[in-house]
Amino acid sequence: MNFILNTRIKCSECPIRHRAVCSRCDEDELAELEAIKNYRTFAPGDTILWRGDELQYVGSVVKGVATLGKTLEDGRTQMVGLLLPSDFIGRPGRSQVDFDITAVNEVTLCCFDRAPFEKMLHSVPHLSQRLIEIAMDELDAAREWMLLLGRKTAREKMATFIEMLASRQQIEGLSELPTDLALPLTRDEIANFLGLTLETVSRQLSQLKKEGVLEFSGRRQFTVLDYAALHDATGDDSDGGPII
Amino acid sequence: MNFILNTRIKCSECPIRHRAVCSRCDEDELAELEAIKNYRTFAPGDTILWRGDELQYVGSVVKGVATLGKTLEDGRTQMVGLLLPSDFIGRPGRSQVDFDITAVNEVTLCCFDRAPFEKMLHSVPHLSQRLIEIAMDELDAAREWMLLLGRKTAREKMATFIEMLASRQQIEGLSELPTDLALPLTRDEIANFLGLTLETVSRQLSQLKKEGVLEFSGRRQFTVLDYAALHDATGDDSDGGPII
DNA sequence: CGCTTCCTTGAGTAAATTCAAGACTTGTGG
DNA sequence: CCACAAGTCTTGAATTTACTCAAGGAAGCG
Repeated sequence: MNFILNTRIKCSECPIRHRAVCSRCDEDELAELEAIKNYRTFAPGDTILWRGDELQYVGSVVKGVATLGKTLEDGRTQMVGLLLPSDFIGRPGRSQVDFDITAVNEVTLCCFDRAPFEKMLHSVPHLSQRLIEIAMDELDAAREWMLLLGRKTAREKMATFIEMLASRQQIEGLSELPTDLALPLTRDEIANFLGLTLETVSRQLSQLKKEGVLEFSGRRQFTVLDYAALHDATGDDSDGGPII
Repeated sequence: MNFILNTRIKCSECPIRHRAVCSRCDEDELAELEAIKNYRTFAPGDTILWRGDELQYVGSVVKGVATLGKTLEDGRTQMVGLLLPSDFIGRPGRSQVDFDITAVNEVTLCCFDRAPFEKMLHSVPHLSQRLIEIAMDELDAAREWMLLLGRKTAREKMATFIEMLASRQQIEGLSELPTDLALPLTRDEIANFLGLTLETVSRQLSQLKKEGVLEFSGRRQFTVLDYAALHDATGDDSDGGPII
């Protein structure tokens, strides 16, 4: 169940102001966007969009985590994207999406009606330039993920995932990686992300714990004791940048 | 060894005129592009760009096939993209690529110097609009490929690959799928594409041959005898669209 | 407290990989 | 024209990895 909120955060005070599709827009352009925007919220587990649904709006994740998932005929599923705050939903020039979008947490979207947004995309270069960047970033992330899915072992997949989590939860502008981390997903969802089964994910986490690389303070809360060992386990080059 | 050609096909007579990044441009805009373009050719096996290379130009594939490849520390590789005529190389706003680009065939590129192209991207909406579409199409293809790499069996991967080949070699505008097909890649390259080993690729092809789904007239030339059986082997929905 | 959901661990199995040997193709030089 | 070499491909046997099936434990919530 989702509903449209009446509260309208002013764009200038929006938490994703500097990273979302609108980040390059000036005052006038923001005002124009403000006129066509709506907030929508979704409860944990809700499907935000089903594959093939008519796309009424496009928008940005303001709060929460959502996943993009694909399904085979017999029910096997693969997560093909993770949407975090400032990530963009929707595809100008196409009215459907080819995957299911599901809320993991409580998710808040900042939505723009599709037709007026596409019109603005044609007239406002600041918008289209930023959208190109966003799409290219996602493409880089998807390709990095293809390497993981196609060639990495279960251990390497798990280590890469944790390293990615760490760099995502890193405080903006800080060079230090965080030591205390939260797993935003269940074992089953992680498995879905990594192209593994939940049992394999559990075994790999236990192994990293046994080796003293990680320490768990709860099932979804842990500490990275040895970042060097973690990186060694990823299979990436020593200079390899963070993923997604 | 690559070299710059002096021959300049006029944009209006270019074979990829209607699909490349310039496809929306009008006469004036084409003239502007024409002024900053160059053709480059590469021999089979040549590396067009190494990971981390400074990107002097962006451009489109005019002729031939190239691959995007990523490598792990110990040498395992995964192909993360296939570039066919009209596909775009390069990333506005970034001066490096994060993968190796290799020519499979003899490849001809239509290259634009990076700085003036990026300037045009800001001033010519027809260019940025088309680039958004291209990036989004590639993103869809990458996500379809993630499903394949993460969840499909060797047999399903092989069948999906052949089905993709067929739809790619389909004559424009014709509804019939071609029966005679050419494999543009070696077994090793296919394995690299599908996240398998070359032996597994060979075994799967032999199996499909034994079942009467395919018939080989040479090692790289074959006929699809049974498209329905081929599709059943892909694991996709019956209505599932073609990939890439 | 009892239910459900999530997670862990073990044992057996299946799939694809690795290792190995040999066959077919293609091109080159004698 | 044939011999040979290099590259490519096929097939078999043994091995490894992750999966499936199964049972039980821990955490969260009414």
